[in-house]
Amino acid sequence: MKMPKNTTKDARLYWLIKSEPHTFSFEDLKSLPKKISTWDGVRNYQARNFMRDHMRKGDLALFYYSSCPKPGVIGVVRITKESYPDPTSWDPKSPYFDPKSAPSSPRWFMVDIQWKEGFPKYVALEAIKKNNKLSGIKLVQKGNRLSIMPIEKEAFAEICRMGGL
DNA sequence: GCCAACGTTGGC
DNA sequence: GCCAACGTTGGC
Repeated sequence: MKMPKNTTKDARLYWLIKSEPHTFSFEDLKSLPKKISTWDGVRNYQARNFMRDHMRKGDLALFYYSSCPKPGVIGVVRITKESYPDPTSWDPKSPYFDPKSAPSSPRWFMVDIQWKEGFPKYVALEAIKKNNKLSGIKLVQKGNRLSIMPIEKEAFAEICRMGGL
C-alpha cells in the first residue's frame, strides 16, 4: 500500500490495531496507570513501517480483538508517544526476542497507546462484513493478517457509529 | 484443530 | 536474485 509520509501536523491518520484478548485486553489497558501501555512485540515489517513512519501522536486507533470466539472492535485508543525502539527485541527472556536486534541497531519499534473510549456496543467482525459501507477496508480483504493497518477516516467513523459512539 | 494466505529464510 | 520450505496469523 502506498502512503505518503505524514509530515504535516494536522494530517491525522486513523488505525486499527489487533490484540488477542487473552494476551492483552482492552480492560487490561484501562486498568493501567494513566490507562497507557507500550505497544510492543510487533514483529512484522509492514506493521512496523506503518507504526514507525506514519503513526503520529494524537492519532486514533480502533482496538480489535483477534483469535477469539467473536473477533471485533471493542473501543478506541489514542497514540500518546511516537515510535521508539522496542527493548523486548533484545531481551533474551522476552517471547519477542530477536537476536538480530540490538540497542545500537534496533530492528523493532513500538508506540505508546492510551485507552480513550469503550464502545457501548461491541462491533463484531461479522457485522463489519455485513456493512456495505465497510466493504473496502483492509480488515475484510482476503488474507490480510496485518496487526496494524491504516483505516479511512470515514470507515473509522462508521465503525464508531456502529459501536454506539 | 484445520488450513488458506502470505511473510521470511536460506540454499543455490 | 530465485524460489521451495517453513513458520505464523487468524477466521472458522
